[in-house]
Amino acid sequence: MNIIDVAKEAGVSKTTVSRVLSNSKLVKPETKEKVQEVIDRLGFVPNTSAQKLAGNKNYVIGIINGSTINDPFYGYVEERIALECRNRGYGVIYTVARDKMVGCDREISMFYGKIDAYIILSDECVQEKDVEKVVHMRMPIALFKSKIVKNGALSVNVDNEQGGYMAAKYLLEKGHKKIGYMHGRRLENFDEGNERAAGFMRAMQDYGKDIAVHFYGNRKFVDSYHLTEEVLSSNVDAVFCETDLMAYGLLQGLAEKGVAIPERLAVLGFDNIKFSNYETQFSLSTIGQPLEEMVAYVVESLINKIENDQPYNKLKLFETNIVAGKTV
Amino acid sequence: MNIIDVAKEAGVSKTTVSRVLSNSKLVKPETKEKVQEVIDRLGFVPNTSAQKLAGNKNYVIGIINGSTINDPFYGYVEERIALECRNRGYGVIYTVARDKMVGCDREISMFYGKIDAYIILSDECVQEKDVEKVVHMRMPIALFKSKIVKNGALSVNVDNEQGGYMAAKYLLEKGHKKIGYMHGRRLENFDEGNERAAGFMRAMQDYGKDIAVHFYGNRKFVDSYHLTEEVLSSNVDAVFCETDLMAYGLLQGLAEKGVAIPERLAVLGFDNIKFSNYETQFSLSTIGQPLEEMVAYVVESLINKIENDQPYNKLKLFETNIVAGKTV
DNA sequence: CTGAAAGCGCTTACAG
DNA sequence: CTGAAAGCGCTTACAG
Repeated sequence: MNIIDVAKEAGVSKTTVSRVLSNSKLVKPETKEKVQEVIDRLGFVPNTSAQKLAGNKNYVIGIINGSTINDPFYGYVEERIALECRNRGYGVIYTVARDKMVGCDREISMFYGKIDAYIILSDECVQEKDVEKVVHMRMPIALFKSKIVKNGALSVNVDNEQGGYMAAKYLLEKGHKKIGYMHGRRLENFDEGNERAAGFMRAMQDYGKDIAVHFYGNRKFVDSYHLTEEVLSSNVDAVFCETDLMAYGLLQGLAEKGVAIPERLAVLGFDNIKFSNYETQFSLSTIGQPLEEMVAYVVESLINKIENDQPYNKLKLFETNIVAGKTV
Repeated sequence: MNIIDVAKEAGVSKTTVSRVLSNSKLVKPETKEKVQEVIDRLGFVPNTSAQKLAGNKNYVIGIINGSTINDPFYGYVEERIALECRNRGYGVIYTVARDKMVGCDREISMFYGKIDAYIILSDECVQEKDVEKVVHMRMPIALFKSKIVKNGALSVNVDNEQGGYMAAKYLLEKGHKKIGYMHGRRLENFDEGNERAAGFMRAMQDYGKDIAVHFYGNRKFVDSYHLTEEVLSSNVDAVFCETDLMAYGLLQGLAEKGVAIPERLAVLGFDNIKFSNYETQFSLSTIGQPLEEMVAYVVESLINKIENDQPYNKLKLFETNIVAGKTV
């Protein structure tokens, strides 16, 4: 069934049916009502492919997720994006990048023609050539938390270096002396972590201090959990973890050993995620990112581009903030 | 840029370009090579909307998720669907149902024309009228773990009643005497749980026993966590929880109180999910569902329908199995 | 307010 | 092996 069937049944032209579909005011109320009745009666659903091909907008934004589908951080980001889009009359479709090593070329192609703009989450799956391709296709694209910055694309990120600085400063001002640093990298690289580390070091230097001990996790809950012994025996009085997930792993280990937090050991994270019930259990002190603002900025920029061809920024950095919990 | 630009640049017709795109053998190798070179050089990406409109298949399956995006159970199911689809040359796009109360009408419409088949996960967002609509649109549709069974749709589910029976039998044969039952329903209905309960009761009757105490959680981790005291003071020696998530909440509470498991209290779950690090921490005994098989069945059935118009079943039930962990 | 016509970017019989 | 032509189901200037 197509728009012509509806037109015939309603005794109007397909132009009129199309107008009813798009809620145009160029239709007499009675006509509109009659056509709508036929649409409902026949259960007509317009073909989005045809609409997209004929018109310009589809009111759909496509999200390519580089991390796993169950990542708590990006899961929250996705929810926020969906929310912002809905508020503006846009739908959202997702896909997960299949083979991160080769970028997300396949996913970009799969989406082309189905959506009005791309959002690519994280750095895990996107390569420069992918971004160039989308720009070349003249499609709006936003990179969320990627280190790639390119003409024609909007990159939105948090100032990790500044966040790292903030973390060290906070621990120092709370009077901690022997400060440990838990890195996320080990098996794989972790650029965001490296930036956080750079800021952390800079603050330590500004205060004439040094990192007491370096620990190396792997950005997984269990890996930092298994570092509990190592941390305890090192005798540091505070640990900064490059991600909350690592902080929770460590906290879990410390809790099982009955360690007093933050008296015996303070733990500071980075991300401000909700993770299972952990966030209620521990009330982690952490470096927060204004995710809601960041997401709102991305969605607004893309829609302005889609609807008014208004250019967006090349790079927008957001500042972090201290989330004072009970672990520092 | 479109297929005509490519055709001109390569000095062939657009028919030939189209053939190269679809890897047709009706193209002389040299021609093919020449065209491919132009495609690569110009960075041409075919418009999926136009392809879908002109041809028939898009090699994309759309998934509508009724649960939250971070649900561990459906997250795993989605991953498996993506995997199976890829193995067969299909891509996958997701969307999350926005307003569960009204079904997923909007999401169905958004996907129409973009995909070759629908998969709807869980019962939370789908209503009979939604399924009827898709059937009426003559699109293949599979319902994964929904109670809805309708002509034209494939429903794949696990035999919850039989699983409940299996659960009770297992606890009884392990010698437990005072058996508690933790229901998932409280604030909202939970059909799957009710089926599990029916099977559980049937087994108890067959063995001439009765449920000692009923507990009422709410299918959330924290809710069963808060029931810990109540369970302990009731003096049951085993508890069956309608979902693993509830079982983990209870286990977390029991662990914090240092309760010996399964000696003092046995805990049996249902679902066999991976949940954060809990599954490594506790090694839960549970009733498993053959998810991999179920997913493979769904994907295969849909693709057979898409490609060969081969009809699929109306309902396919899978049997559960005991996953012997260390908590019973 | 309404409709005939052109066009969006492809694919696929059909003819060669 | 190659291409001209029709058609997929819509939308939107244009003319009335």
